[in-house]
Amino acid sequence: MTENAPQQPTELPNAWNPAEEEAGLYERWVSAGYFTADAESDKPPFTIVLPPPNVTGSLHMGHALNHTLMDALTRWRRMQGYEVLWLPGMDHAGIATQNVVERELAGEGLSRHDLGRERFVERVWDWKATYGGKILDQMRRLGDGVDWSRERFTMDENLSRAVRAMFKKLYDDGLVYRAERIINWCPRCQTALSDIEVEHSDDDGELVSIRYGEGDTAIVVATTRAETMLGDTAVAVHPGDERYAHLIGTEVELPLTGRRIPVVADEHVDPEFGTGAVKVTPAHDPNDFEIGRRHDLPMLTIMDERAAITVAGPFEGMDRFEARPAVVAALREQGRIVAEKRPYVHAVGHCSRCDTVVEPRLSLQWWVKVEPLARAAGEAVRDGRTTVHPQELAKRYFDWVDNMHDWTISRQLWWGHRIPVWYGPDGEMVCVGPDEQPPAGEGWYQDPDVLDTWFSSGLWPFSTMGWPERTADLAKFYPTSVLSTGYDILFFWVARMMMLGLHAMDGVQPFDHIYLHGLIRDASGKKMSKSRGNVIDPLDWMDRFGADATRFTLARGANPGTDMALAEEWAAGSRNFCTKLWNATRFAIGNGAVAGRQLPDAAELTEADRWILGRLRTVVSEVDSLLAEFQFAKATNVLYHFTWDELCDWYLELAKVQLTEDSAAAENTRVVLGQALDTVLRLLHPFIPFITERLWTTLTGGESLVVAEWPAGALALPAVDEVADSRIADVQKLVTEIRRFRSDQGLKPGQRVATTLSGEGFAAIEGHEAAIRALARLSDPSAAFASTASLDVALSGGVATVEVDTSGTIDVAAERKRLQKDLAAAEKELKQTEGKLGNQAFLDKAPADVVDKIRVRRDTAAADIERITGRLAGLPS
RNA sequence: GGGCGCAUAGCUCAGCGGAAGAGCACCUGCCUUACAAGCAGGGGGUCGCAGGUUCGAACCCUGCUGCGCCCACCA
Repeated sequence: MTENAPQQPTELPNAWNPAEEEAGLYERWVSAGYFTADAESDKPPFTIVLPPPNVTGSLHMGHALNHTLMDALTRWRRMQGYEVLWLPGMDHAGIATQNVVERELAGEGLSRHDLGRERFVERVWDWKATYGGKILDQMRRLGDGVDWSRERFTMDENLSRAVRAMFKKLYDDGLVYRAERIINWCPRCQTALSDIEVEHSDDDGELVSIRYGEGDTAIVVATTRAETMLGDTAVAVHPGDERYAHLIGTEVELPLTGRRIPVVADEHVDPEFGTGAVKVTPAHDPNDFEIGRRHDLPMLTIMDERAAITVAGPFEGMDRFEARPAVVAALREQGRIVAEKRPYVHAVGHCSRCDTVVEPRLSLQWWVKVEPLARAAGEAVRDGRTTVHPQELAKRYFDWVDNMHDWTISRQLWWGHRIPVWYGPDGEMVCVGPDEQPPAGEGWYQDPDVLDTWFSSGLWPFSTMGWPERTADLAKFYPTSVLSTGYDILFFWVARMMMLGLHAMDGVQPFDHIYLHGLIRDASGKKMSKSRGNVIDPLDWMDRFGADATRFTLARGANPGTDMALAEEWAAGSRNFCTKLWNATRFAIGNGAVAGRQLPDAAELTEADRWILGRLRTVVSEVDSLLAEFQFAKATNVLYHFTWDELCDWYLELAKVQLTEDSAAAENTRVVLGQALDTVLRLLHPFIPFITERLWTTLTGGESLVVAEWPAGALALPAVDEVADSRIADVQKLVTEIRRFRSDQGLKPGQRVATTLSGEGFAAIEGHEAAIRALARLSDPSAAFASTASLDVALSGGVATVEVDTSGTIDVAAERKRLQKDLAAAEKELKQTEGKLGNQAFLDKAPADVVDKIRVRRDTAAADIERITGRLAGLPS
């Protein structure tokens, strides 16, 4: 070896150690202020508000995924020259947090009522100070480039002001109102729930048929909730149902109660279902409530807030599920059960927080009148002010906003934003804005309820920027650029932000793009859950594989709107990729690669140089357009394969040869190598920020990749050189074919084999002979070959012929097998292509370029057959 | 009860009108002077089933089957 031989790397440790380096790198970024946005900047803004995790939450894979994607977007845009604001914060998570603290209290034998409202709320704040926000520290480990100087909490004073201002605005606009209606009530949480906080599941129930009345006027109804009959105030039948026509307007006796209730006619009743007669419990069933309203029926509440029976008598105080069989038994005793109970599967609502069966309950609550808000929210997407990615999910969004019912926003909780309405002694009602004094004096009191958590998080894109004040942040950073979140909270949160944002901000949409990612599943596609025991903890992955590998794995799986299966092997693969990048850079630095140097003129570069630089240029534009479409999986896939398959497997190997050539060529190679790695590190930085930062600062001596320019602007890459591309493709094909031949022949990879190269195809790439010989491990022929095996490879310039001195070691059987396989493939190809070309209809209708391609394929196949046949005939028997 | 989506290599998924792809797993040979967390080579798929449109279908249409998801105030 000469003095020009590649040298050992010196400047980087042998291996990347994430555990040792990540935290330090992150703190350096933060203290340098790279993530702090400047509202006075002249740069175009790029804004993302972080979906605020619950204060009770800790980082799970879903967060890790979403954070990785947002971090990639913000880092990419920052490098492109945008003024980036990524605003972090947390949600106070009303019911969830209150439940956690109540559970803690229960451990001390206390309930929130023992403490009283004020002390309980203090206790929640204490809890937050001690345990809350664990997730924020975990975000640092992931590398989230958020602006910590703008961290927010939905219960902050400023955000609370925004909540009061929004409520007041809606109140004044007639879009919030107070009304007594049937709501979903959770008897365990003891609060009202909105429709989306209720999850329906098919539960087993029993349908019993009960006879009301006697003799001629008897009428049979069926129910799965027998206990509610205590609150019946009518029986309804269809107006056209002849079976019951004579009963309409009469009264029947309601068993067990001594009450008589009317039979009413209502269109709602389906005469085909059951007996065609329905018991009507207006205070405990939404349908019945409507019937009750239409017929002016009394609304009889028979359960308290814990769902215990309040009707005086034998059932009083019983829980609804105790009362159910008790009522049936009592009815049976009276001979009222006409058909035995039978199993019946029906949809039952459950509290999404605690899974308790929801009890429909007549109750006085605050509501948002959603129709005008939802219409605006639909409009903004329909007219393209906001676009949804992937587009298919926009349909779901429309289904929702077009059919939304009014939104119950009051919650009978203590932890949250209290409704800013005061009631006076004479029934007055005053909504108090953030800058107004509540009415004082005897008999005035504030509404005890708090607002649904999603009300305050619905203001997140602008409340965090200082609304209702007209702040510099709002002016600069609103509307936000992208909202990234899982499709599962499209309705909970996204639709609400759209409605409230458009209303508060005079029709300006809260975000330009909504990106919806899929849910994380385990390796076999099952939902991760604690009970299944298949949960993967992102912190565990970060400990074992590093934050970069964890992020890269998530990004590689992120196809828009599609769920992602995760397994440990994927993370290991990403870790391996990081190692590959590390070693490649170490090699380059060790061999004197220099970054940032002016590239020599294209004419002075080798074809390999021009090829890799051209490829780099293509990769930059591919990554740019894929990221613009939120195609994270495809963007990372492009980078993965480019880095590994092209840069490392081919260019680095070709560069090794160039580095041993004369000093001018070697020097050029160092520049190109430096340029290539510099570029690829920049491209990878949004996804794997830590390792790229470490490598890039060492390679280039630059300050930080976080604030480095994106390659498209920073680095001059020459135009794609098609001749160089085609020649390098030939080199690759020839080398691969020779390797295949060697492998078939059982030649050891390290064993140099004397070989001559010739032929028209080879002549066109003769300049690459040294590289071909190095990569295929060939040596020059020293003397006449004792025996030879030959190989023909079809290249763009014709056939290249390889004569290998096998010194008698050629394995004739293996060679015959290989040739026969090739022959079969060529014959199949010939048959296929000739079939097509013999088809007149095809020739008439197919585009010319397609036909030409097939002609070439046919000719190549024919030539191959001839050549291979000759080789086979020439083999010793 | 409505609506949507998916069925492609052993697994997880790309491809969505003109020669079946990737990662992991598997087989063979290698510690070849960046990397064994690696290198080189290889096997493996009538693209769920049945029809249709087309010169040509994994890709478009229809039906079927099997999964999954969302929405839902029929007792």
